[in-house]
Amino acid sequence: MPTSKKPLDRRVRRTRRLLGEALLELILTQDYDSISITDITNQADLNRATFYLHFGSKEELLMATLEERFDELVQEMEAQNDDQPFWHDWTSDRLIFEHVAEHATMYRVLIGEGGVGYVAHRIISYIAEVVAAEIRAEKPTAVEEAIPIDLIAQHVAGSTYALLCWWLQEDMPYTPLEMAQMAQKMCFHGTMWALMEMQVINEPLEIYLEK
Amino acid sequence: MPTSKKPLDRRVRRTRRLLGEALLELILTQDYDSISITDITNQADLNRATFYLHFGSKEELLMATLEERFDELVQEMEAQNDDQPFWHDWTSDRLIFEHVAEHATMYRVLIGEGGVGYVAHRIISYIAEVVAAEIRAEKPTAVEEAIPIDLIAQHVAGSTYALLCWWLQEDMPYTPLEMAQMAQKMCFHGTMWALMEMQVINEPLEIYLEK
DNA sequence: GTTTTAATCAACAGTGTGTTGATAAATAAA
DNA sequence: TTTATTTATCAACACACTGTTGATTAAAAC
Repeated sequence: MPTSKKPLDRRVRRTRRLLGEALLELILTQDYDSISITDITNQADLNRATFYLHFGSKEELLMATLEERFDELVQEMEAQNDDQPFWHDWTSDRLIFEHVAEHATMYRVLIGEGGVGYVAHRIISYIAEVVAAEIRAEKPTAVEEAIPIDLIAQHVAGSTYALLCWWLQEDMPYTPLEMAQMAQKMCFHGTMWALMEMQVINEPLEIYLEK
Repeated sequence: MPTSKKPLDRRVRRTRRLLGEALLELILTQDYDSISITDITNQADLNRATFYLHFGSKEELLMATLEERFDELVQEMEAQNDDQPFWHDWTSDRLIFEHVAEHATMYRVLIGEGGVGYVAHRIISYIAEVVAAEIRAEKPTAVEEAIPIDLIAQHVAGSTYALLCWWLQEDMPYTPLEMAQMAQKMCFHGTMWALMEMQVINEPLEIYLEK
């Protein structure tokens, strides 16, 4: 959800912009972990104390900066008045992937070793490996998948991870079983389709039974 | 994929176990960010230099420790010989959610402010907010969803995030449009089902058209 | 019982931290 | 334009953590 703010003091805007730019520039040249507040303020040509007037940590600055970029992206997405029904419309997704491709170097750093997204990425990849192995073990071999199994596994793993985080943050409002059922339902009917091509959606579910 | 290792020197096993336990204990009592190597080795009653004989950073230790837990979980999952067809079977998912519930305090820290998973979590939540808004705007209001929209949004956001990471790591082997189409396909047929209840899967897709 | 490997200890120089109070400069409000 | 408010600067501070060193002791493997 795009953040809407009141106009701030011009110096504040300038300083925050400079800090954000400095961080993104540094990210391209050195390990994220190794970047210090001192580095950032040096790069931005600002006093180190100034940093603490605006942000409490590197991560806070990074989040604020990323969210600005995201907001721009969302505006682009909203500008697209797609007359297509939304389930035939991949414009939004395409814009996201294009955006990431545009800033690939930066995003790659974020999920790389020492990056802020590294641990989450590793966890998701771990889940994905398990899922991929499961699919390969249980899938009827004759079926040719429309989407590579590794991608399907990432899809499932990402979904699972996000649901887990949501569940934790919301203080576990459902039982594990309920969550498992909902996760399973949401994922399955997507991945099954991906495995078997679209037409089967018109057939009863039981056709999947014969392996 | 569970990691299988050769038997190590007993001292090595003991040290790594102690370090892992120390980190997990500390995580429950203080901000992850604020935990230093010194803290960890103090808690584990080991010399600080010993840490560096095994791990290069806090994150490395954390990942190794988490993966051990995951491996245990996967073993549990494999032990379940489920005769159910896997698309009616939520045992694996349930085990995951139960595992997280069991260690909720720790996992909550990991995705909280200052935690290693914080930024990824925030990014996913940002995407989820956009998705939720989109669904609410475009969904036929008469339809009563089988799964809360917020959960559906998390599902889609997590999937998108994971696919983005995979795509980056694999050096973008598909075009943005191809990725968007696959992401869209995998997600849509899951979330649509979630919105409309299962029986519609037997109907042609076009019934979704009339809003 | 011998050899190999691991943990300990103290010490090191270096770097980054977060905060301080006073000062100067830029901006907003009148 | 003038006045009042807010922001950035600077230097300095005490402190904690880092990552690595070489020599020593202890434990485990063979």
